[in-house]
Amino acid sequence: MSTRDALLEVTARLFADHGWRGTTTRRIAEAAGVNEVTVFRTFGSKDALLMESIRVQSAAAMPDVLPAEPGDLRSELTAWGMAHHARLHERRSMIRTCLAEFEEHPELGPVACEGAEVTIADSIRYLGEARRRGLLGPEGSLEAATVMLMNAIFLDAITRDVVPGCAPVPAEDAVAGFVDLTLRALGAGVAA
Amino acid sequence: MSTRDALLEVTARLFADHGWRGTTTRRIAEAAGVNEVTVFRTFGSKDALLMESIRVQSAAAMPDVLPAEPGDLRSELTAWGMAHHARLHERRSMIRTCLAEFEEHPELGPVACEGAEVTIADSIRYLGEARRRGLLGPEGSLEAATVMLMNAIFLDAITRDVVPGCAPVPAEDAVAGFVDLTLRALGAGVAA
DNA sequence: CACGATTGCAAGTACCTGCTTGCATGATCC
DNA sequence: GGATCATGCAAGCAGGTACTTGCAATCGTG
Repeated sequence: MSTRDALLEVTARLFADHGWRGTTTRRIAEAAGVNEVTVFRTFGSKDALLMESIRVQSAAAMPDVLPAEPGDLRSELTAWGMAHHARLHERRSMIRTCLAEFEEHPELGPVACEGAEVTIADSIRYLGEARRRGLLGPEGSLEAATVMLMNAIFLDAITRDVVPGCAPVPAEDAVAGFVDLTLRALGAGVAA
Repeated sequence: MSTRDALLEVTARLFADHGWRGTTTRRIAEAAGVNEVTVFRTFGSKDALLMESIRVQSAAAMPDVLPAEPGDLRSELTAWGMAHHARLHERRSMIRTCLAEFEEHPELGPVACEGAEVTIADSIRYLGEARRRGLLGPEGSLEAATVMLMNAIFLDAITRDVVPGCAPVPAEDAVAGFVDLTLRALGAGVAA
């Protein structure tokens, strides 16, 4: 791996754990097994390295997509929710830090969450198709249901280790519960 | 206001905006209109001041409670959701910072979110009473519904200004939508 | 009035911060 | 084999960090 890639990788990890200020160029160099001067020769400044590191990290996360044609809603939504939850849980430190750091570095708002919109759109598309096929009842906002389900999964994934008392249920059960309620709200049982 | 209280107040604000490292004793003293030495004479150390400041700030937030006896579920839940959303939105900077800072200061995990559990319990109590009175259908987990609703409201409240693209709906509509889906999921319409 | 507590002020300590400079070393390429 | 390039190393800069010390001024209370 090139020096550049090594620096980007350790910087992302340090940033997730220690924030912008806590990620010092000395620590980055030491963690990458590289002289501190190399950091500045490669990226020019600490800020440039951090921005690039977060950008690369975010771009590498692939979105979770639902099947093109809805079949068994419960199993498909549950599998999708679990995968989404797992992906968010892996990146929870980075996400939490970005949320806080947004106060002082608003420029990383767009870069950090560009994937969410496409996932929301895909879920709405999926539920819309399901309704068209009669797998869902005619009532209940699909947009609100998508946002509510994704919000619930997102928050559980990034706060699970912080406040265990507030989420005593295992992650799988939590996701399954959210999916069950979403399907009930959209009249999945009634139509089937 | 005493010097001590002034320090606690500005420290909480600075912490919410700049994090633990970014909240320097110089800034605290300057913002409070006090000499820096007074900070150390009053609290001993920066860490002690920050912990006390966050503790006081969290303890001051009163929980939102639902009516003792459920009447009109939709209006009561919506009013409660709006109030809860507004309260979280006010404290969003502090909450986001605490979530990120938990990595380096795990000790503030319990102190920062002690209020959530009682609110969850109150909501479950309310929905249970509603079901007992036949205002809700017999199916659907009340615990999961409570957590899902609160998660959705919580995340919307603390990320609304960060990722406006992900939540283009006004807060009132978002909360109303979440409440509507929750009631649908628990069979409020059916039973009524 | 005197005493004690609170605070301000100036200075200083030891360490960390981002960043720079000058020079040596090794590999790579023509 | 010589030139170029990436990198390491040692040192240093100016400024910030938490925190301390000593001393003077203020103020309420006895």
